[in-house]
Amino acid sequence: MPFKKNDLKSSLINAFFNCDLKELQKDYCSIKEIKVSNKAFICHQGDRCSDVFWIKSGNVKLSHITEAGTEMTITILGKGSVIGCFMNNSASPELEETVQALGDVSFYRLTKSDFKALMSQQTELAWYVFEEIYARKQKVERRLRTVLTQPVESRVIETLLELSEIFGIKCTHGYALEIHLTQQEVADLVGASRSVVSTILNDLRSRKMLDYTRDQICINDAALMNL
Amino acid sequence: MPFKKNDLKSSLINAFFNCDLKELQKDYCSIKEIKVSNKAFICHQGDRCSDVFWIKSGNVKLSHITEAGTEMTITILGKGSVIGCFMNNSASPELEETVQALGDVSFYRLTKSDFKALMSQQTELAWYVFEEIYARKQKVERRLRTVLTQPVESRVIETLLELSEIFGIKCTHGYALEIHLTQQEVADLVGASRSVVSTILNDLRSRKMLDYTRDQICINDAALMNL
DNA sequence: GAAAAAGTGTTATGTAACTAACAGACATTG
DNA sequence: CAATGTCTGTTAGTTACATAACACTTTTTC
Repeated sequence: MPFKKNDLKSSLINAFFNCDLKELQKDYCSIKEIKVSNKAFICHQGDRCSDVFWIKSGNVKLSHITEAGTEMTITILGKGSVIGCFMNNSASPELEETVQALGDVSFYRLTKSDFKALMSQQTELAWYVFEEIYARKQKVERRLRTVLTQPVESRVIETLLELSEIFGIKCTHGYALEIHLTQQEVADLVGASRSVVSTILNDLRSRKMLDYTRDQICINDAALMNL
Repeated sequence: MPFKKNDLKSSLINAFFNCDLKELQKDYCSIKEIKVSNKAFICHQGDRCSDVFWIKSGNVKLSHITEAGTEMTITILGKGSVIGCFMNNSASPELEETVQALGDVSFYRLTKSDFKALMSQQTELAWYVFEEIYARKQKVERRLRTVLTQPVESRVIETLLELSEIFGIKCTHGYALEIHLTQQEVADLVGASRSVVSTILNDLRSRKMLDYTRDQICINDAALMNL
């Protein structure tokens, strides 16, 4: 029976997303719900946009193209995540990353000032948002640490385990990832070259830590957990 | 005449730190001001502590010791920064990093619940805190990007320029850093080995991009800016 | 269903950066 | 002021990983 680990989420944010949008629009007129499907771009790096995007359902990929032209995936975000440019210092709010839908995504879009007003009126919700951003910060810091100290193999394993938290559905030997990923995409997530990731995946497969075909990865989480 | 770039700060946070502590204690009884001097530890990685630390003045260094025993510096924080463990999910709030004073530091310490109450009552302040955390998240992401794409030399330069924003005092050829840093400490900040940093610093010195003695670094920011 | 495109597996080669080591400069202690 | 400890500069050896390249398989396109 398929069961996703993160089906349990703060009931607070569920309550917010379940409340009537029309009611919200009375106080925050810019708010609207937008639905997009797989691979659609929600916003692009470099866009001058001060709106706030708030994921209601589904998952998105945050990525960044470096000057050298290489794409790097920063993270994958899901329900409750807030995306936007909140720096008030610079006059030009320029997005630092591209946001792309992974599967069907529904999100709220509203102006920064409406968002700010909402935050100041719904303080419990504001606290949720604060915790969410803080958790993301911690996650990036953890990632930075592993990039600086762990070899690619460990990072691949860590990445797969993280993916299983989001996309994993229980199967016979562990979790099957409910998302199609090419080796290049895995490499972008890990921050490594495709060829090395390919060899590592093969090696892990031969060691029965995981299995995969061109369209699905199935990981043996128990085996991967103990390195 | 010495002039620090970041003397200008949000007046909001100044107003908060200037208001009478006794008044604050009426509503948030756990809040207290603590003053420590150079190198004092404010908290340690692994501490089970759910209090919030809020820098009132001075700068602190956030660092983390990896399992391998190598210290890595995550970032340097200054006035207005909030430190604590905000994850509500895990029952055990364990700090992921060590916080150490760089020079004299004064900070507020309060319980998480008092902090939360304060945030919900002073929404403008809450927004400031939100922006501050978001900015930190963006900064870590930027750092992750440079670690994955830039060679050590660029990262050294970037780090020095960032340090000049915090500790730089204008001098004849650029900025003198008002902080004592050993090469090892610079290396920890950059995320590289000391020997490589040493050679790079020497090289930059010979190219007149900077100068240093054992107790001070003076950088030619104009020259460094254009790579 | 032939041709083009996309993805995978593997290897050969190059290199940036790490580790380790040591000598010299400077600083701190008894 | 020896003696010990800390910091710097440099080197030699090692290595993990990137790049590039290619053959092969699968998928998409027209």
